[in-house]
Amino acid sequence: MWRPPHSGNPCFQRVARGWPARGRSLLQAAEAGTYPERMKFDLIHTDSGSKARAGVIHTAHGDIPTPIFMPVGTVGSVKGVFHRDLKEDVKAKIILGNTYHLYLRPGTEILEEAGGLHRFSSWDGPILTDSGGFQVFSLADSRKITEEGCRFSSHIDGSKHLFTPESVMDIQRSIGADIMMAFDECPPGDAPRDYAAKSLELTKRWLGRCFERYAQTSPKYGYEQSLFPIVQGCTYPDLRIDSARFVQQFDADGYAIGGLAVGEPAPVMYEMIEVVNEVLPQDRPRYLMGVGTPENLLEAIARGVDMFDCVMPTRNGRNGMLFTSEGIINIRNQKWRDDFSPIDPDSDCFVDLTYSKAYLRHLTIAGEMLAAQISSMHNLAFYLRLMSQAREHIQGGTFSQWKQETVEKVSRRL
RNA sequence: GGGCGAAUACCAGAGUGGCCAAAUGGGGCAGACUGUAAAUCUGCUGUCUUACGACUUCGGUGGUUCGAAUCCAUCUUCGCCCA
Repeated sequence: MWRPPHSGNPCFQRVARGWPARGRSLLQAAEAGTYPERMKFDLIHTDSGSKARAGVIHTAHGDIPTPIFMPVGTVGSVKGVFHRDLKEDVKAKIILGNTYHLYLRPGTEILEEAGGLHRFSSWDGPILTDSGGFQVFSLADSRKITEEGCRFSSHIDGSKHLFTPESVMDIQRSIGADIMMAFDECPPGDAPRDYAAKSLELTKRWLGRCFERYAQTSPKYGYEQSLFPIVQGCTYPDLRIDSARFVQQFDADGYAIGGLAVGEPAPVMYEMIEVVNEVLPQDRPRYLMGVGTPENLLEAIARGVDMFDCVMPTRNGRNGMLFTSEGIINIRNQKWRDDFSPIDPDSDCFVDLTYSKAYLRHLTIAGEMLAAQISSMHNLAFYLRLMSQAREHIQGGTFSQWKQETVEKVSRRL
């Protein structure tokens, strides 16, 4: 007898059980005695030879070992990778969504009707949503920033919209992210000092409004949501320190460092991380937004960063760039044509155990979508493995030595 | 046997006296990508290692012309039509 193949999707259960379309309010949860607990960070070990840390973030949707890499799933999908594979092979613990993109499509109405992004997408692990601050930066052609917020035109249909700190909080409530990000302005890497300072002041005022709205509103789906502020200040150490001091006044569950890897040299980025992490609380996770290469990740971990996200493993993977334990591969290059060895011999990920470089090259050259899937999955698995190895070495007291060797190995071009 | 048409770079295919080393597409080769408007974008693709430049090319040969991928003659090959 035929059975519905999607019985695992909580959305379908909702229909069967007659879930309220808007989900449960926090008040209802409190009445039911299931008032959600606040996200918690356990710092397990700090490396003696560096600032590297190993810990665990406890969320309503599961525990996240740190350091961690978070695959980017902008519109509710990590491009080309099934959730099943993300969990079982990539071993992803938390994924990203994007407020700007999800707001434009499918829109908060649908997300609320579905019972939040977890149910809608059938991902039952933790989710972090970026606030759209980066889009304000990257879609700069079609927006205008004011004190109130940011007016912008949709990249999809040109329609006009307004994002404010308040509306961005509301949208992230509707999405139901475990971790919501403050609405910030992300200035370009080469921003002059006066612009950077002005922008930072605006971001600070916006942060106050974010927390105000955060306090005034409740989660919609019965579990607590955290709000992370974002440190800005471009490449000016004093602005970064000022920003870090400002954000740490808020009793947040974690703190993010934004506005880096936007064109400045890597050593400058590392210096900013060092400066900021001097100020940020030790007992909360630190999230370096949008970074980066495997080398960037290890250097940032050494400077006390716990969380990362980046499109690099997926986007560059789709475009034929593979990160492996032996170095960086452009799989389109002719030299892989008859190389029938595994993509990465050190990996136990399904795609690495199954496909050869030569076959993946063939698929990539042929424009087959399977190539993008294999490459994305491989790269993500590599990133997550790199993080769990870093964690082991932090706990084992061998991090610095291992980091040095590994950076050298994984950064070279094959 | 006769008639007509066509031959251009790896492939397809523009160009029909100088602005042509030769459009465009494909293929090939290489590069870029860091809180995703990206299964995308860029460059190169006759030879001389690079370039100002030089050299050799548009089926073969010979010619016309200051100058030919382009005009003429002839040969070769292919396609179509008539016997």
